[in-house]
Amino acid sequence: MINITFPDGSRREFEQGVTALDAASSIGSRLKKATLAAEIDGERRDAFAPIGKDCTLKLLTFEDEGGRWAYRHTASHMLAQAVKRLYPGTKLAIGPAIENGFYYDFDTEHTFAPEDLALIEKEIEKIEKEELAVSRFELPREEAIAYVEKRGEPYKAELIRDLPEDAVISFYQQGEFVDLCAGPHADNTGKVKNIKLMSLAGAYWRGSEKNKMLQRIYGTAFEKRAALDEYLTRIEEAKKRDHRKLGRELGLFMVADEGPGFPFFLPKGMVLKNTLIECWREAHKRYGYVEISTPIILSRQLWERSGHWDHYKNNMYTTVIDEADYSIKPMNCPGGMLVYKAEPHSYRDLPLRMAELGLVHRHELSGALHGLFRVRCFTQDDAHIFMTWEQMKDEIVSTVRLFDEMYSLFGLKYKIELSTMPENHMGEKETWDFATETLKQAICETGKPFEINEGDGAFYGPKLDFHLEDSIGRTWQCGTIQLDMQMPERFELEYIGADGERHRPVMIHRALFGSIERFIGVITEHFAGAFPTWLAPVQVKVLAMTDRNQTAAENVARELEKYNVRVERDFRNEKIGFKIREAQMQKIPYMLIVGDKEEEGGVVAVRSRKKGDVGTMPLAGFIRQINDEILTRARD
RNA sequence: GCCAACGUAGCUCAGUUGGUAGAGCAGCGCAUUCGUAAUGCGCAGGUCCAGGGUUCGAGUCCCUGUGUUGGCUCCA
Repeated sequence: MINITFPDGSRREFEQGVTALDAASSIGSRLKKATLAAEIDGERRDAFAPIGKDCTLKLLTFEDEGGRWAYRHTASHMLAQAVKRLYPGTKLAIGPAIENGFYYDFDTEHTFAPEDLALIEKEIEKIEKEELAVSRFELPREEAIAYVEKRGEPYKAELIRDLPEDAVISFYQQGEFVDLCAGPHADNTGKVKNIKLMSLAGAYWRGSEKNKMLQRIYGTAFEKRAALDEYLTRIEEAKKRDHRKLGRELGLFMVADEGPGFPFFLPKGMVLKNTLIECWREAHKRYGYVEISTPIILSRQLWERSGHWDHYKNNMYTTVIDEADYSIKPMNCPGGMLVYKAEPHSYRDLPLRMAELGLVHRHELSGALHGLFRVRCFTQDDAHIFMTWEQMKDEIVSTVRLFDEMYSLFGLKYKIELSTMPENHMGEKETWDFATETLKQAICETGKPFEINEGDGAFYGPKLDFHLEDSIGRTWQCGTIQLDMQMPERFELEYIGADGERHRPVMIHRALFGSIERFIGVITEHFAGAFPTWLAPVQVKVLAMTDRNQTAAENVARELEKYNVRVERDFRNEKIGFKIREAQMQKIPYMLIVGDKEEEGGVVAVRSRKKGDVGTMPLAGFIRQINDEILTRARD
């Protein structure tokens, strides 16, 4: 017999090997509604897990993450069960719970159409009403393989064959449906409600493009109806702030069929871009950078020397000039190397921080293109820092500080990821280890949390990636700090040390926004198009009440322009409500309304896009106020 | 690149079982001169993504290409 302690402190004796589920449900109604992963001595386990010794036991409820995981995983099994019923002969691949729901991959002759989803949802509802008990059983390896093969599931057989020798091979069954699965699960399909199928997609078996493309159905499920509705509303809200939609509505940028993946910046988008760059230049000046610009087209020999011709050729656009091969640059570094090499350097020059807003072109797969988030032509806010090994750590620390300062300016949250040596790397493992260790130390010094992404570094060195979070919670890799141990070697960079000898510098390759274009996409969604005043393409719209007030309104506009405020005029013969509506939809921070009353009183009526009508004030007062807001780069 | 869906006026979208196109908004004109999110009337606007095919006849059906969207893969 063993003793199990429950969350309320109560204790009971059970036979050895009792399942967590049985143990918990035996103590009555308090836990009856609970589902279904279990926490045994603080460790998350399957609710069907047999318990062999004294322990504390808590069943994770729907509200707990573990329960939600089990809940959605069971929903994914119900989806598979429904599909098997409706389309017999369908082969099952995998169907996990994921962050916002679950999916299941199928291999079937039938091509799913959007209409099918409603049909499948109905069948899932039936399965829920049938209240099928979920049970678990285990089979030895060979039997398990024979079992799934008999059931016509070759993908499952492949999965079992790849499991480690000593793995426990478990199956979960609900009604006629059986699936290879480690669990945990809800104990009854009747408990899993509010399942909604979201979308169809293709997905390669085991994520490799060499394998067959399967059909994936995405869905989500929530314990409470209200939570599902809230989630669906959130998706709708996110759609409203899609930067592609806002980009068109606000006249920021466009992408034409004539140039897939090559964005056009419109006048207002250009103001935004230039303002951003101005801010960037100012910060880099403070952090001791110089700025350069290198050519867009450079010879094949250069790309061979840098290693890009070997490692990156598939993504490079090439051209021929006077019968010689050239490439349009996909990265700025080789050009930067040439600048460094153009003159000799002393240790006194280091660290040398050389920034470049470089326009790069990369041939991205057509299916990967996405507004400004993924394009084929973008401006990298690049910089190369040449330094000694001793200076490396401090340089990284200061770079992380610069990044933090800039991201905070926009109120953006970010995550840092450390990527280590990949398979196709260049250079010695010892150098890699040293560089990776230095990166780790530097980031620890800044006190920022980070995650490690094994084997995801660039071929020339380990890197720190900064992932910014957008409005829907998607993360986008923007900033990056990459140690480059290869370029200085390949280009034979040197500096003369205090000892009078030649030494090889080490290099950091870094980008803060990553891509100006992507960053603009991210902040467009982040602010839902309502940019802070300092960034807004139009900061003030001057509205004349009637034709009589045009001259006075024009004077107001000119006065604002004297102070470099970005002004737009609306002197049209329209009702004031209509003009306000348009300015409001354009998300212009301030509207100044000039009518007879304002003219008489020598004031302007101020309307803020956020607070609405804020009353009248003298123009000079408004200018002082907005100037302060712009200079401090305030967020509203 | 792969899987799927889609492509009709500047934008958002209708367009029945094939019988050569419509609405709202935007634009332009006229009237109106108005007080904090839509004044009224009128006019104009389309190689129905492109190219083939089926048909007496194609926006509608088929094929190919292209672009977009959602994913996969890849990535700033």
